[in-house]
Amino acid sequence: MVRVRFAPSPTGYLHVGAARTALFNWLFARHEKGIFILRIEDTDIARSSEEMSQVILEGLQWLGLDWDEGPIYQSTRISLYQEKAEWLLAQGLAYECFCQPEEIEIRRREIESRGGVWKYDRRCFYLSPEEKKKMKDKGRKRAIRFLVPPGRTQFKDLIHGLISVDHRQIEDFVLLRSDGLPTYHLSVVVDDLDSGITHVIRGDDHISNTPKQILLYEAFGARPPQFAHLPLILGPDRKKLSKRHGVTSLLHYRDQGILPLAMFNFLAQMSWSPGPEERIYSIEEMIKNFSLNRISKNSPIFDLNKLEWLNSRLIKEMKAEELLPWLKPEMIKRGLWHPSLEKERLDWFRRLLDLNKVRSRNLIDLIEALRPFLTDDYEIDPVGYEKYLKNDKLPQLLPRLKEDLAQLNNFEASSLEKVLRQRASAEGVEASLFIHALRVLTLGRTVSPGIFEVLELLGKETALRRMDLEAALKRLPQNQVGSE
RNA sequence: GCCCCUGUCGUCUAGUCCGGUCUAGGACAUCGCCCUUUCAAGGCGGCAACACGGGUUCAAAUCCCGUCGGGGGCGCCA
Repeated sequence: MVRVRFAPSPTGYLHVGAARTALFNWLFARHEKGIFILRIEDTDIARSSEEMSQVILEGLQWLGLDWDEGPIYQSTRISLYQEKAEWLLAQGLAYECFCQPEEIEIRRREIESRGGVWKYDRRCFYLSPEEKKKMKDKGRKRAIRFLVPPGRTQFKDLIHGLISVDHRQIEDFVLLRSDGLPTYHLSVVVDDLDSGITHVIRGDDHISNTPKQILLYEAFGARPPQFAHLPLILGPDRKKLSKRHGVTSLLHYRDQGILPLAMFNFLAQMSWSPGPEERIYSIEEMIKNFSLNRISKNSPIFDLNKLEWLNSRLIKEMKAEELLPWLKPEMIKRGLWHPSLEKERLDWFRRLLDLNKVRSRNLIDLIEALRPFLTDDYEIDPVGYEKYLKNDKLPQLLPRLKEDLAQLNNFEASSLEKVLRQRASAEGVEASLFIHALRVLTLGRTVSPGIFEVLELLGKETALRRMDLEAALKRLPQNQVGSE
């Protein structure tokens, strides 16, 4: 039975790179019908917080990654790690170290200034019992270091193949800090062993940690799990994706109107391709097609544009009914929601959505495109005003068109178009003069679905009322009015 | 500096394991055209890559060696 885990440390928000690691673990578990475990690595108490843990859970839930066991909090298991460290000490596989970090730092600098390569010098390993006692009597706190044996560690990475490291490259790393708290290497091995983890799937940045951890498994007399190291997501400058490249928080993208399925596809399609077509794949398809050995070794570059394209494509494919639950909370927040939209006005709303969704890259854009249809509280784009409403003929011709439209009994797109074009040709002007002016007047924007559909959806009363150049002036953004 | 990983269009990738079907396919982006009342969408088309150098072979993007480039790690962080 496959057992995998996602083990974030709650020292910040959920990073998109971490989310991708979680996602691949989850896909693998679901594909193999195994168990996905969530573990919170909060042994660095100073930097961890319960609040951050919650944010991580929220992010996973948003993406649709559910866990079968946990969350296991490492902070509740400290005594177990201490026991294990003591056991290694008793077995002679680890030793006490009384060096202070500052002392080590001085020695390190000295060696490096002479062009050498620093590695912990194993000084405390050679301490006699008397010397150790003296240290303790002086009140020196001890850490426990692992005694790295000579040799070479090899392992077969499921993505990279054979990886081999000489132990001379590995220093006697600390297992238990002088304050009694475990380090990452200890707690991760103890917990993975305890949880029966069969596959460790994590970022490439852990490759160099793996031999240390394998050594620990061996010290405990256990067989190490299989390892799969995922290529790291890079920024546009090809450096590990971080804050300086822009926003890396997963939930930020939710707030920007990205749908979780689009994000899921985007993350999954970095270093992996679910199938031959470029499209949104369903979760089920991805679970079915998932395979670790089809993951690429290359580090992908985070491409926001691709994410938005996937999102726009998903929005376009979704039915109005499917979109509605995602739109509603944000619309409520913006005061654009009304219960009738999912009841008596549902058909109308559906048409409105169908016309607008095709030109939206995210939910927020879509909602803002809906605004002038839902409220009179909208502004007129000053650029559109300058470009389309300042025509000299408009003050004279617009009332005539308005009069024509007022005569219409069926305020429908086809009739509206006919009437407008007739008036334009009667006045000897291009129909586009009216079209552009009406778009800016009725919606405040220069971009929209076809104007005749827009007018129909707006309804006769609203559409005619907005055909007013004087009133339009008042809709310009405040700071623009004064500068005229 | 040392160690490890990695190298196909600007980007994500297919192909690499099991050499020939690859004059290297798709998609995003970009450019042009069509459609058109705007913007999208859609349709059509263009630009654009096997890092380089040696081998092996009848044949190499695919196998081997080297060079160069990129990344990551070298904490009493995780």
